[in-house]
Amino acid sequence: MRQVAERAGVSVKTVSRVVNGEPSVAPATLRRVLSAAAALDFQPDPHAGNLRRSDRRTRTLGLLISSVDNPFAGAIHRAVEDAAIGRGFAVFASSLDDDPEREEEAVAAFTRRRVDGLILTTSAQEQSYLEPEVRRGTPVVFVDRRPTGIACDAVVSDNAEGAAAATRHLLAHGHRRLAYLGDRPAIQTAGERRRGFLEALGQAGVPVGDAVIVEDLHDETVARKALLRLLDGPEPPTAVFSAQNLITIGALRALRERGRHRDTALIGFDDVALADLMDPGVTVMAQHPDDIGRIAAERVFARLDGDDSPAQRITVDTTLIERGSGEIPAPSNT
Amino acid sequence: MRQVAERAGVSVKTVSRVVNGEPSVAPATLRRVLSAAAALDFQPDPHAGNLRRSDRRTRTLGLLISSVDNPFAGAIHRAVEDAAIGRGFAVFASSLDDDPEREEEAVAAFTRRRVDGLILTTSAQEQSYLEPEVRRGTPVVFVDRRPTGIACDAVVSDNAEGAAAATRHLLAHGHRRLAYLGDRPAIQTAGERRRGFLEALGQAGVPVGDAVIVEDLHDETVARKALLRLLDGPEPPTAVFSAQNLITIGALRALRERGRHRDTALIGFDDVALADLMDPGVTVMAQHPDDIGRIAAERVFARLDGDDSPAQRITVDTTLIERGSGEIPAPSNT
DNA sequence: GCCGCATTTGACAACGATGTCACGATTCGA
DNA sequence: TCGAATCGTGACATCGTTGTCAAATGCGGC
Repeated sequence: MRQVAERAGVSVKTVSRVVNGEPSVAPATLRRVLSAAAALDFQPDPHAGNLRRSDRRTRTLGLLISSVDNPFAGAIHRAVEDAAIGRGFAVFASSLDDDPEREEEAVAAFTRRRVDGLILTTSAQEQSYLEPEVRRGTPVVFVDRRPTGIACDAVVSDNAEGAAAATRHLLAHGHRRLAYLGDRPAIQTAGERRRGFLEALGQAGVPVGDAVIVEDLHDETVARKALLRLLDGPEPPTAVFSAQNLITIGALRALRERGRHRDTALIGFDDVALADLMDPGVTVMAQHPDDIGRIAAERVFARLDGDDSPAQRITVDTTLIERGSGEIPAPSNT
Repeated sequence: MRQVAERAGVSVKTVSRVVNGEPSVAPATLRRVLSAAAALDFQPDPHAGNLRRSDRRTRTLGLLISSVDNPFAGAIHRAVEDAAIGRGFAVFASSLDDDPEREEEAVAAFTRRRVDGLILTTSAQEQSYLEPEVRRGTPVVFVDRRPTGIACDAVVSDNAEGAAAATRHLLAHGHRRLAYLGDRPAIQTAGERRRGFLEALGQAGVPVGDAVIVEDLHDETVARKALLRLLDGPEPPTAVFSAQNLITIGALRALRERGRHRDTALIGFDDVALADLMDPGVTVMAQHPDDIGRIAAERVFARLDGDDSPAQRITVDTTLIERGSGEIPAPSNT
């Protein structure tokens, strides 16, 4: 900046004025400064500016998700990015792999860089470690999972109701021997989905004993094996509710291996790529990660704009997408 | 920092020493400073430090890809992130949607933020706009597409050879009436894949006239319609080479709609999610985005560590994954 | 011709940190 | 016992920018 000032024969302050588009600069000076800046391809350092400036904003958001290499998280990321760009914000993303330790590290890495806001899918049991940062005034918005031990905005799917609706759908097609394949129950969303499943059974008057509940399935392989075991058992389920993405894929593999994919109903929670090209198409209870991301970004910006209302919890509905596998009727000979 | 210094009864410089782990600090002082820092939950501002520090590094990388919501780009992103974390770097990501204007804006947004390195999938015709940044010493590494008009490292798939190998695979299964479904030929990778396709035909002595080439297919719907037209035509192809992800999906849809998915061979360039669960499984020439991302990150860090050898072009091989659709033989009655 | 006012400009301190250097207090060897 | 080397510490300038305030300039009105 000093070089620009010298080249244009003005003071650094005047250059600063030009760069920031302040009004009281004579047209002739303006031109001189601009051409000098162009000649040196000068780019102002926003960090140095922020140091002195009053608002002290970095125009940067931190996004913490399961993994950037994951369709659900990717959709959230994209929605956040779209909202951020319009405001001149850049987005830092970090993958957590559902590892609470990694979560704290990643948050620290971002707060050190002075992000203006944080959007995160937490996997920690509780998030009081964020307390200092929140007190400092950084807006924090949780996506997909609600916070514990700290009052922050959260944008989540309606997991319980979505799971219940999926279950009712299976019941409506005559199924009684349902299998629920779920993730680790400690994961908040997993717990809620199981609750929805059980509530739907209860409301329909189906004894819980008729259903099989298998949990702790955190990847595709484990899910596949679990369902294979059920299919090979004495009373295989006539319908399967897979409560998560990877579990759905594992279930698909298992059904196919046993050639049961045309007579066993399946509904997955969360949409799966190319589900419509399978045979039969895979019925899912789809979430709306793009809406979740968009709304989360809106909350962050609202907070940055001074909204200091109490922490909100925003629920995004899920949508049943019928593609065939969920509409397979129960065998009539039961 | 001044507050910490006062609380501990030392000078700011001593606090700085503690924070940076410099050796010459008395244990007693160290403790006092640490406890004062903890009490105020002090976090040093890295930007202020960089202002004064000699190396002037922000420990930040900029990644510019087609979209964060895209499996190929997501895998690259993840690989870059994994490499970055180990070095204490954070990653800014930005989606370009193959829009050259957006590309320049996004690059500017990152260079203003003083990223230490850039990794990008360019969609501009040429990248001389990066010249000033490169001169400033920022390492730039291209992924997936080679640069034009500027000398920078590039990590790309072997598009021509991959396409040729895929084509040879189809020819080896007896096909002669091949269809090539490609993206806009202006896109570098698309051009190379077409070249590979044609070369393979030539080497096999198959007259080019036997093949149908349809291009400008930049999304799923257009690709689907294009293939439907071919299938409904007088001499439908017996094998299809779809030169890109979305085109493969469009092709799958078209084949399925006409019930030709069991007798028309298909090989896609670039892997597709759940391709193995289709019926038949989708044979693809898979790229290795994780390798591409990892190598690109390694190049950036090597440059940052002082490697000033000439710009390299690194080619990552593609891998044929046979899943069924590519092994469908040509009808024998031909 | 003088005064007041608006316009344009620059000097200076400050933001939060670190590099340099110098100072006083120890420790050590001769 | 003394000088030299070592250790721990702080004063100060500095990084690149902006906020504050005052100075210089030009203009119109009396």
